[in-house]
Amino acid sequence: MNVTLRQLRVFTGVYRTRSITRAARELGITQSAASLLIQQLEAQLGVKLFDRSTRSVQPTLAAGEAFAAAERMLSDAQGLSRRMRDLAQARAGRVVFLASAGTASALLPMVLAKFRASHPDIEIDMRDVAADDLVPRLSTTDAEFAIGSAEGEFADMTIETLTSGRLSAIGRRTADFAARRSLTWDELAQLPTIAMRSETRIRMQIDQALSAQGKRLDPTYEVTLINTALAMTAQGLGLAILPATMLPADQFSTLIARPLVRPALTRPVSLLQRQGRTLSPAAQAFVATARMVLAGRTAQASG
Amino acid sequence: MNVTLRQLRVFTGVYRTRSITRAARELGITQSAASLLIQQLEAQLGVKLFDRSTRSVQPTLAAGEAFAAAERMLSDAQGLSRRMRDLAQARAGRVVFLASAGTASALLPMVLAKFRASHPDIEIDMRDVAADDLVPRLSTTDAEFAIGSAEGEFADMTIETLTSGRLSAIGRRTADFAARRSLTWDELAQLPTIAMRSETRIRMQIDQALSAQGKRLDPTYEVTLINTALAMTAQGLGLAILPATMLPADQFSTLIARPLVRPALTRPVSLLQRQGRTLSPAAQAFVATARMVLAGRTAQASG
DNA sequence: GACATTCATAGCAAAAGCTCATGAATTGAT
DNA sequence: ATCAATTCATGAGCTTTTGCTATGAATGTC
Repeated sequence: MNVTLRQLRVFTGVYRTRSITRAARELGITQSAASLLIQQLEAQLGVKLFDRSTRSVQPTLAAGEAFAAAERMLSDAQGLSRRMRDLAQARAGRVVFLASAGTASALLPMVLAKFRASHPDIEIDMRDVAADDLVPRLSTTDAEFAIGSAEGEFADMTIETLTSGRLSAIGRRTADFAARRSLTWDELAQLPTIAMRSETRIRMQIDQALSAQGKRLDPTYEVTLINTALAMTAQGLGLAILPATMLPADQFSTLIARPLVRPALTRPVSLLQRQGRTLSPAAQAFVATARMVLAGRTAQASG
Repeated sequence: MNVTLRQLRVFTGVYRTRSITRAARELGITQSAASLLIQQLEAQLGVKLFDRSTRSVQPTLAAGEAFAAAERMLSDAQGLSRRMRDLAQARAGRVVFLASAGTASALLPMVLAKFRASHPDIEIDMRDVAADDLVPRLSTTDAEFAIGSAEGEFADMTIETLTSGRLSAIGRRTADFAARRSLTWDELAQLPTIAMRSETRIRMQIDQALSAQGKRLDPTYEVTLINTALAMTAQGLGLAILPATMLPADQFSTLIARPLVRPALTRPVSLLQRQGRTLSPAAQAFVATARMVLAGRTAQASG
């Protein structure tokens, strides 16, 4: 057999109180059990730890040394328990995840804000990544999950759609524009438009879908960052061609989105997880927040 | 129940090997036992530690954190065991003891030398103390035992005589002196003598014994340190009046001791221990060495 | 000298731990 | 595609450990 923490607990108790009886009481066991545990410990260490008579319990020199080590181990044990409990309750920890660039800039800030409010001590490591890299990176890095637009099936991956936004024209709330329920892609040809560069995923999806119908988007401006497009739109330079989800209502209160139809295109925002891997409690909490916030957002956008 | 080292041992094994089966083999238990222990640990910490399928055992993030703590505790446990074993075998440790000034300077150096040869890693803390302080200091300080001349009975003290020396005249090995078997105290009156100061214990014993017989020692020189007396004797300044045991043969090869008689006085060198207190293994080893060396010395002095 | 306190030990009951046997899932080979 | 092999989980049964109660021995107190 080997030394046990139980023995050490009794040992430190006896060392401190100089009494087996008192230590036993502290630990909620009987004196005889404590006595036995001390004897076991002595036997296992091969050292006399206490000079005991019926009247006194004097620690030996060896006990003094052992005490320090024992205390350390016990406090480590307690620290471990506490730390794990904190992790379990998502009161501590770290969430490492991937986000596609668009999601990271437009959608996740509000999730982050909400999450930080409810879980102030959790460290967040959001890594923004090109949409194409989402899946490969998730398999190889230590990120626990990924949020972004990924479609299709992937081996060893779970995909769950958190929200999806219809491809929309985003413009200033003018009487004209606000009156529209939707716009067709064809109508856009007449108007100044701001779209994402053709290297971006959003744009590729648009171009593919349109060309399948023999159509083509000919934007007035092409930009890389979603925020740039929105800022330009707010300045009245044109309509931004983006999923409705990408419009942060709180940041651009003057802008509204109107779905584009013929064809109607939707762009999902998905949660990717590695199959068979449990998320850390902190990550679970974060994902829950994301689901909540984004679900709310879908309702908003559609209403 | 609480976390046990047993669980942690299995845990670290599984963490390292990424396999319950392999870890179980390493620890010499069955796979099912290991599986159970991991489940227990998870339950107690409230955290999932491994994502297990029949094919793989992947540590979670929490496991990574727990691993560090677990390893530390286990290595502490091992360190504790090893350290205690070393202490038990007197391969490590520290001996704290008291020695009366005379013993410390004349008798113990050779004990120390011998002990150091056989137990090189044991630290020695010898505290020299006035003979009167021997007993009071032993009760109050952390010294484990004391060596010196103490006579009588003391509460809670064990006294064991290690050796005893007859009060002798110590002088240079001249033909005259060497021829003598002994000297009487009366004869000393005619000769130049070097004695300890009257505050010292040795001197007090002498004065007391002689005055009981209506005699009196009238030394030519009085000194405080035994070594001084011997050095003076070696210079031919007179005969040193000391217990024969106080003559270190190796240091003063020119000197010899001849017992004083009428009355013949002996001065014990004793080992004092606190009753009911176990000596540390290191101290036991030291005491054993002292017994051996000093017993040998008695034989030498008497032969 | 009676009393109270404290540690040790023995007997017994309860709990925990381990092994064996078996089942389910998954991988790799034929 | 089926079969064999590997791996983890689970349940039954046995062994060991643990803890409690009761009692004894020693020691200090009034």
